[in-house]
Amino acid sequence: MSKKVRVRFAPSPTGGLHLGGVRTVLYNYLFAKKHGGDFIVRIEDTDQSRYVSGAEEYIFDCLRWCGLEPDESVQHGGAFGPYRQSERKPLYRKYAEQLIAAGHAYYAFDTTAELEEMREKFKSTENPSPQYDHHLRMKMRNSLTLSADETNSLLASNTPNVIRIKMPVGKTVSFQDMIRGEVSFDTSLVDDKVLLKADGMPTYHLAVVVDDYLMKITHAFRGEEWLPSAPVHLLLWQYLFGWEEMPQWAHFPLILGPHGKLSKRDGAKYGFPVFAMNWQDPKTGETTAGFREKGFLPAAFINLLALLGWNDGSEKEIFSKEELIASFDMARVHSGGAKFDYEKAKWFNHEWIKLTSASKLVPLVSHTFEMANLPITNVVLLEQVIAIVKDRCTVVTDFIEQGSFFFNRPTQIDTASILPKWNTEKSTFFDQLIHYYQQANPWTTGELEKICKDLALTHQLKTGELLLPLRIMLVGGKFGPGVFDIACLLGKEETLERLTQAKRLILQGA
RNA sequence: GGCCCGUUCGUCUAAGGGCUAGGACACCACCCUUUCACGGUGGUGAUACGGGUUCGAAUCCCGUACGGGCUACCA
Repeated sequence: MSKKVRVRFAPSPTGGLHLGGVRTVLYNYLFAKKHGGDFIVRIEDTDQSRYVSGAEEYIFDCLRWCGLEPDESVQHGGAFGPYRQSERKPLYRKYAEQLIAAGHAYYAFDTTAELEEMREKFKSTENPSPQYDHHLRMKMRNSLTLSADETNSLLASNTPNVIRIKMPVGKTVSFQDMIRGEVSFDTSLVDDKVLLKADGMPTYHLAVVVDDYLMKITHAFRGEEWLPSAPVHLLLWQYLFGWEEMPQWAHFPLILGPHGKLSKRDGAKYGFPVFAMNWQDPKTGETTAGFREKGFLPAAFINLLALLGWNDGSEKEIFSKEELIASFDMARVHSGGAKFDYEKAKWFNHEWIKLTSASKLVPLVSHTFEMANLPITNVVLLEQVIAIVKDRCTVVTDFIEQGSFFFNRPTQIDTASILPKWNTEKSTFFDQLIHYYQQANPWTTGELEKICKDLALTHQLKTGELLLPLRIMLVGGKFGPGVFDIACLLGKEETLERLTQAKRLILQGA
């Protein structure tokens, strides 16, 4: 029996959670649930200079909205805590020192200024960004170039220092990526990454390996941007815990914007959301739009993300979360980056709105109306309205344009579209229509249609020419579902009231 | 610059040696509907290029080009 599957999503709480992040969560979640495993969220907050208040809370709110609840996390508890790296700080040093003892790492005392100086000094056209690597480490101030006494006295006097990994020269490290197959690197070309910072906090490189080990992570999934630092992690695993303990890796393709890696900048520029939910930067006060507020359904959001880089091999595109869990397969995740297409994203949402029953949509739509300062008291009517307009709503906010006239009389009547073809015949027709509608019984779509069409016949008028004015009188403009459906839902009193008022308005204009 | 990853319609993708290169979004046309949608039918549109391997290549190999990522005491 193999080990229980344990995967983790490890965000740093520095701002909004974007598409790529959510998709990483999703693939982790799907993989875990598919294999009966656990999904862990670990907060990687080792860089206190980038701390953003509220970001951590926000991330969990996003996951909750998406329906991707962790099994273990800061908020959910678990046996492998703490789940915030800043709270695990005392854990890391011993591993770094263990590496030094084994000759795989060393102390470095170079100041920021000295590092900058080095980069300036060795910068050239052929090498625009010099690395702290085996070529240069012997020219720097570290425990490799200093005598043991010098090193010890520097340490004893609390001279600021970091611990760097000593990358071996001329070795090839490789691993099997679940998506890409074998990937290999020449260790000579990788720099001596900092493992433990001067403030005693680990960098990502050390922390990810130590915590994945301590938290018994079996599969480590992350974005492709991490691939270049994989050799560091591989070596760390080998030195600290052994290859056998190492999780299986998969690096997801990037989600691209029109130019490169999708950024919130792209969203602002091209008018589509990039974050899961609205995010307001506490420092600048700037708000970045989220899918939730744009009117996306969580089910649609997850669905469209899942299909951005994965498919089940069939032509099926609409998947519920349960279906995704059942059919997800890491090996079928694409290796190439995917450009985000907002039009297709909207299509997914439209499909999900059509698929979701009116009753299930009531709370969401009701809340949307509330947000727009159009509170709804008649939920029975709301459900009926949703039922007849949802096919023409792409995002939830569309319900406002498509449905608000049921609850509030239109303030504007597009008489301009009626007047050019208005005449006395039509005028008397509508007078009589109002009269017959007064006596209509039952007040049903079918009955209303029959009355109208019969009357048109006796007046020798074409129904087509009457339906548009009728619609405009009821809704204010040229939109909405079937006119008789509208009249039916509006009810007799309201319908007659609108007709009478609109009629008066038309006569004034005529 | 170096390293790594990638490359099928505009976009997301299917086809893991045999083909009329399939589907979806978007777009266009028609039908339905005498609002707009929904729905239906059809259409435009792709294997980056050059070499191999093979009876046969989108599929395997090499090179080139292009795209992307990384190159911090950030993740």
